[in-house]
Amino acid sequence: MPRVGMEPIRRKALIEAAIETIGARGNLDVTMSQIARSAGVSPALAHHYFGGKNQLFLATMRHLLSDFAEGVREALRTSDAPRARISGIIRQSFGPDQFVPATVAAWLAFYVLAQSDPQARRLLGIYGRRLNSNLVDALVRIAPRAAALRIAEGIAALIDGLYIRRALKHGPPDPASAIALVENYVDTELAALEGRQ
Amino acid sequence: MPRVGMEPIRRKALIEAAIETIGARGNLDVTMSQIARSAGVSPALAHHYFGGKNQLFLATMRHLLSDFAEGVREALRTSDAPRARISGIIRQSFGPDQFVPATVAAWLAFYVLAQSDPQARRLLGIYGRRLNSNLVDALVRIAPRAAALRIAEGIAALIDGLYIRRALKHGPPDPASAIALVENYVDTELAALEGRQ
Amino acid sequence: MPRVGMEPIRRKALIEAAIETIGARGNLDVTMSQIARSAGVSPALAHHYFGGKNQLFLATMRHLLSDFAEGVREALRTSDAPRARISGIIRQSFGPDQFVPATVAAWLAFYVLAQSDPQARRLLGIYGRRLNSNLVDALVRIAPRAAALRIAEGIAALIDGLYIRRALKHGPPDPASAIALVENYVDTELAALEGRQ
Amino acid sequence: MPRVGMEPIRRKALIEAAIETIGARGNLDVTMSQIARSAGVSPALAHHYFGGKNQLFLATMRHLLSDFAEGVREALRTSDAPRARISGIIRQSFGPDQFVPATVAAWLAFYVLAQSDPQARRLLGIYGRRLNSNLVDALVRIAPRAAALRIAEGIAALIDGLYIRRALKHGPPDPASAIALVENYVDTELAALEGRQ
DNA sequence: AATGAATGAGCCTTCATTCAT
DNA sequence: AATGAATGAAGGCTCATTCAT
Repeated sequence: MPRVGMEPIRRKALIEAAIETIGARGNLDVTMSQIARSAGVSPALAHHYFGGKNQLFLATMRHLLSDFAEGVREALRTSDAPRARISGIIRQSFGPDQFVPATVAAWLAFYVLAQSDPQARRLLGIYGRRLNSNLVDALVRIAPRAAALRIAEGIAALIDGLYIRRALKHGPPDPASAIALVENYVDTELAALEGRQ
Repeated sequence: MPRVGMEPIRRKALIEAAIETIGARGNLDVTMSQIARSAGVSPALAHHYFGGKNQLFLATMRHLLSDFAEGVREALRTSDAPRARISGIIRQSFGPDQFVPATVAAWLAFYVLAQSDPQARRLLGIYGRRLNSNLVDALVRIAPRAAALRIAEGIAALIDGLYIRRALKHGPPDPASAIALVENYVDTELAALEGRQ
Repeated sequence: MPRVGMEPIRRKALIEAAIETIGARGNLDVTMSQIARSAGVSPALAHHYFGGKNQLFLATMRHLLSDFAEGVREALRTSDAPRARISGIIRQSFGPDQFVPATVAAWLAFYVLAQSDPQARRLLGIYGRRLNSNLVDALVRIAPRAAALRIAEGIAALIDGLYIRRALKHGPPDPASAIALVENYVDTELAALEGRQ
Repeated sequence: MPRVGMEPIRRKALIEAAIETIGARGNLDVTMSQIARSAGVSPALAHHYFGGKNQLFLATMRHLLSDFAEGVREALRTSDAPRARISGIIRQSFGPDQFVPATVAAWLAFYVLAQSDPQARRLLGIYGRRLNSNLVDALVRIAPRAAALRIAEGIAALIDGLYIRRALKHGPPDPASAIALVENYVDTELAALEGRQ
């Protein structure tokens, strides 16, 4: 017996099913049927609500992205100190919400999708630039601009690299050690700058 | 015009065509027909020589891997000094052979494949462990064991992270800046260790 | 024009189309497309409902087998007299339902399939054993056990042999002469036993 | 180093390989490559000598058929007594040469081929008619024509039926019991005729 | 709101066959 | 005499997508 107002419920369920299914398989070679089954609905319904497979993927990416962005925003709200803000971003990147295996695998899959799908690339680009500007904004307050740009890129590359390794179940399985490695990177780089001054 | 002794020629051509095709598309969603056409042969021939799509992929990975390993081996041969050996590995990781866009994209695609294909994972695992032990072997000669392990992981993560970003055409398009960033990481980490002593 | 409740209708149509197509060709070298076309649906639908070619074949065998078994059961219900029961089985073996050219050819094709497909063999084994036990059960009531076993085997071999010849359009095209030949065999064998007593 | 006069050697080897391969698989779904490999030559050579797969099959049938005919001819040569000649034919049908599993399976496969291939059917027709006339010729000397025809058909059907069962590995695995069953059939039928006279 | 029914398009794979050597 | 090289054709199967209910 269909009830009104089911749309948001179904959409959310399908997006979560998509993450789960993609995560379990490790790539985007999942079928609409699998996702729909995992969400407990018919494939036709997934279609009805999203208009197509690609659009479901895009919506799923948007979900992941806005989830992450929301987390970062919250982390930044807690402190205005540059170094603390950087830590907030790092902590958020490896937070429980983001570092769930299925989510990590889905992220990696979307990284790949971005290579062939312009919309996915745009989405990822926005996220990348926002993350970068958050990092740079904080870093320029405690380091010369050139160094800030470099360190920001290093942080982002480290996060991505550790993510990949996590997705492949290599490296430390715990977020703590990932966070420590990046934090150490930041500390060492900043300390080196001060030493030179 | 069938001539004898074509097998090695065809195998090589098909592997190169696979890299090219995967690189152009950015993922493994390429058809045997596309690869075969790019190699100038019929799809049936690709099957004949490799036995199937997956085996062609695996052979292509092996090619990439052994190419890289050969480069590293050569780089290590030039010097016995620990720091120089590390630089050799980094330089090789971003060398002209490895940092070609198509090759980078193929690597990323294989990273993803490794999540669902046990053989691919095994292959990648061997490479990862070998790379790690090369790095650690050099680092332990100039740093405490714990630090050596951490820095080795940092280097590997940075390389992977910069690779991803390259594959997505983000970040520095030139190998030089990628190398500089990793080299700087090593220098800073090592310097910090000395300062602490 | 999709209407609900089509599944049983389609399954039946496809099974009948399979018999028809196999019968027309005389072997199992028929394509799913041919069968599907003959059933008036797309090949994809045949896969959807049966999961694959082999499973469609198996379902078709099961259909043939259960059809036959049902006929035998009915034939046995009409009489409890041993000799009459044997006649019932023979009559059923060459009855209008079973002796249709296409059906006969399909049977022969499945006999062959049974040599390479374990499931088909199992299916045929069940049928063979049931037929044999029905014959033996009746025969032991009017003949010594050893003779009963022999005659049962003779009947079965005659039925199969006449079937083959029918499939090849040799021998009598009419069921009547086939039935007469087998009946005569039974009569003569039983008479011989009595004469010897 | 190719030698002259290889043709008959290769042809024989390929035909035997064909019987072996078909027998092992239980049907005609064998590839030229499999047959050629089993004969120790290249697929191209099989082609060269026979002109095609179908023609190789036909040649194999002819081989089987003439082998059998030769055996029958020899069996008939030993005696002129009608009953003995019938026994000779039966014995030959289940003789060591003919009752080898692979050969039996190949026969069955060719029975099926005869349904779709006119040439195969013609070949089988000739054999069938010759066998029948041999049987009838002997039987008319000891039984009324109508009975002779009937018994001849019964013998042929029994042979075919027991063959099929042998091919499916049902029934007695030993030729002796098959022969006994058919012999018994002949004896009983003939005795019945005498009794009636 | 939701789904069963249905299909077109496409891909991997197999194989008989041909050809130059 | 013999074979490696190569392909065209075809079949099984999957899947996103559409449609009527």
